[in-house]
Amino acid sequence: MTINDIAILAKVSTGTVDRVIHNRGGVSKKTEKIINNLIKKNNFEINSVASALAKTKEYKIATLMPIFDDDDMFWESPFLGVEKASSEIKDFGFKIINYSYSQTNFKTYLDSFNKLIDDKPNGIILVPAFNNKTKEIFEKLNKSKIPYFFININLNGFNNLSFIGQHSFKSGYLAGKLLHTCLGKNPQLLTVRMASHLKNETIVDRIKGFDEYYLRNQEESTSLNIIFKSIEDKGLIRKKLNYTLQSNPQIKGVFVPSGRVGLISNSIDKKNLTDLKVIGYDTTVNNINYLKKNKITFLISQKSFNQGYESVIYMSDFLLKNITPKKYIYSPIEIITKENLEFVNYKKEYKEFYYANTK
Amino acid sequence: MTINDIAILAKVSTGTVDRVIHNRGGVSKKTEKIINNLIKKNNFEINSVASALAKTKEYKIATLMPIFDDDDMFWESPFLGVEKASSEIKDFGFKIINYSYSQTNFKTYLDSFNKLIDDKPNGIILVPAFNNKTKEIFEKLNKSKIPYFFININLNGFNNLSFIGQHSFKSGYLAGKLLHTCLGKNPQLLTVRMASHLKNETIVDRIKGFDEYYLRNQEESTSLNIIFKSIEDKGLIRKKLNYTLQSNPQIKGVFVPSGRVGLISNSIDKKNLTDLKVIGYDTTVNNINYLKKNKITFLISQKSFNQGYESVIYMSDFLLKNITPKKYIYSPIEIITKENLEFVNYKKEYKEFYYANTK
DNA sequence: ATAAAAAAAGTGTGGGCACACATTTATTCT
DNA sequence: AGAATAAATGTGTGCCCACACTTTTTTTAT
Repeated sequence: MTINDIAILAKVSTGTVDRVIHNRGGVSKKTEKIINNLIKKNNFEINSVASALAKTKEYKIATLMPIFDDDDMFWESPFLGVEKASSEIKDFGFKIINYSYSQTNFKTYLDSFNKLIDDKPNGIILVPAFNNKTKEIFEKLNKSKIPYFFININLNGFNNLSFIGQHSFKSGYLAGKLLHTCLGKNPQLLTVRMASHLKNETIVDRIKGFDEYYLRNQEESTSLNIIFKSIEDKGLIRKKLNYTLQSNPQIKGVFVPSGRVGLISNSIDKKNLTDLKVIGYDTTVNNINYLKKNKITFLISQKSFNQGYESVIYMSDFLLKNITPKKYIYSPIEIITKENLEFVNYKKEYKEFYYANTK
Repeated sequence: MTINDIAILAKVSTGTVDRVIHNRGGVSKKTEKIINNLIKKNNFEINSVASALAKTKEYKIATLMPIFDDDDMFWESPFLGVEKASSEIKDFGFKIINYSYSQTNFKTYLDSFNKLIDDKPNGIILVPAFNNKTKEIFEKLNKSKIPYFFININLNGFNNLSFIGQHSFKSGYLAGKLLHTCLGKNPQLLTVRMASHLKNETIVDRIKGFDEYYLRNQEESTSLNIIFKSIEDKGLIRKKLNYTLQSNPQIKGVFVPSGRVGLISNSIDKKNLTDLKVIGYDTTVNNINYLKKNKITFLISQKSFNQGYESVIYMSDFLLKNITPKKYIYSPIEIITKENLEFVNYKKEYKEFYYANTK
């Protein structure tokens, strides 16, 4: 079944069928009905391949994400997801342009954003930052009516088409459940944070979820909190952690609501670590290392590769097929242990990606 | 960069470039080198869309999987994965033909297999069964040199191109770890099986993995085994289970190495279930139900939807782009709890699938 | 009733590649 | 050297659809 087949059946030209299919107008109601009926009856579907080839319009999708470097490779993963999607839809008339910024340097954010806008992309995918200042910047976007997604980090009060990322509250809730399941009744817990996390919405939500679990399910639980001002002074971290654990030997569970869990678990001396269940976030190289060494019990992962990949695919579907995505597209909350680590694709995806492109 | 661009640069016709790209032969070494260099230098890649459109050849991929019905919907999931992949690659010249069989009726297996062969497919994807009798049937396949994948269930000693499924041993090992983590030292365990599982390789491997974990990591552990002859007599199951648990109150962990975990956990009386950690397999409707009711602690899932989906994609890549997949493609070993259940896509995938097709 | 305007329908090219067929160039044989 | 053969290269059509442009038909105005 091709457009031509339908045209013949309807006794019209392919141009008319094309008009009906794409709602271009200029077709009498009578023939439109005839054609639509024939399409249904023969369950004709447009040949997406031929359609893509014939399309003249080019779509630009711009991404803006934090840079990654040796110190923090986290953002490589969504970037690789974007790249994979990019190579898949390239031949369908999409061009993906990537920009980056430093999460600690507002100027880089602003500059990249402005450059991005100059490109006049048809859609934007971004990891937002600098909540307070972001709003005014985004006025431009709202005026230009360019559709945009937030990925990984969500901000409220924006006109973003979708948020693609983890449900932070529920991932914290799960962390609470896991520790509870492992520690039994009346657990004594320690939560470790960085000062910079105090206004980080993602991390605040994780903690809320974690606390909520114990509020709802546990008659009694004792919880200590440590907040480190900076990650620089590793000696101080080690000292304080071990002192706390030694003076509170009843503590059996440690919750680190961020990707810094590797640093924390590695700062705990062996004798204090015995019998301790440690749970944290993200399958970074560092964390995986300590997971393998039994210094971390559970890692919670959010498939950030997929966040990058899916955001591009959803955007292309929106632009090309007019499929509006859900406002919230939640990533899996994966539980990673030493034993299932090798199967969770944290590496595989990279390989597949490179493979697909070198071939 | 198009084929034509390369042809102009190389001062040859597009036909010659085409020959080089597809190794059709009949090109002098000199010009071949020139063209290959130009391809590299300009990193030319074939336009997959135009290529697909121009291809005249049709590829047939046949699948053979167990049927699903109200009693056991497990096999719907990989089937839906196949369907999704099918709709995605349809326009690239692929036709997917699905056959099914009953796992308890050899004749249906044989009949479907023969019908399948008559179709002369270019590739086959199948869930094998009836190990002992399968070998001779497969002589046909080996002679015909049609490439085939095993999915979900693996048999050794065959010429299958790949196996796509879970590493059963390691999933059992993980189950051991999870119970150990929850129960602490010297756990008392109960393993519940069905007689029909005694020669089921998947389940045997899970148990091996489970036992191996305790052999390797645990100084002491006590383990009881129950094997039910049939799942028919629910009363007997209930009676025996509760009797065992009551007379062995030190048992704190129950391992069910199959998808029947819902049946088992539901057969345990409330008073015996308290403080019991129950772990089993597969996110079937039934199991999810009991997971939500806290009757199951952990479910281990194998993303069977993806097994179906990926098998078709891998096969199409093999046929079309000559990309040989790895011999073993392991599915994730996912840990599902009540808390992350809603994010693991066990439902979402269905919706997405239907959505994509009704649109 | 006729011209002008609007609506409806028809036509043709191009998009990049695959592949069969045609043509040119190089090699071998006598 | 010339014919026969083999090797190398060139040519053109079709795949199906999008979209701009053209033509025909219908409607409206005078």
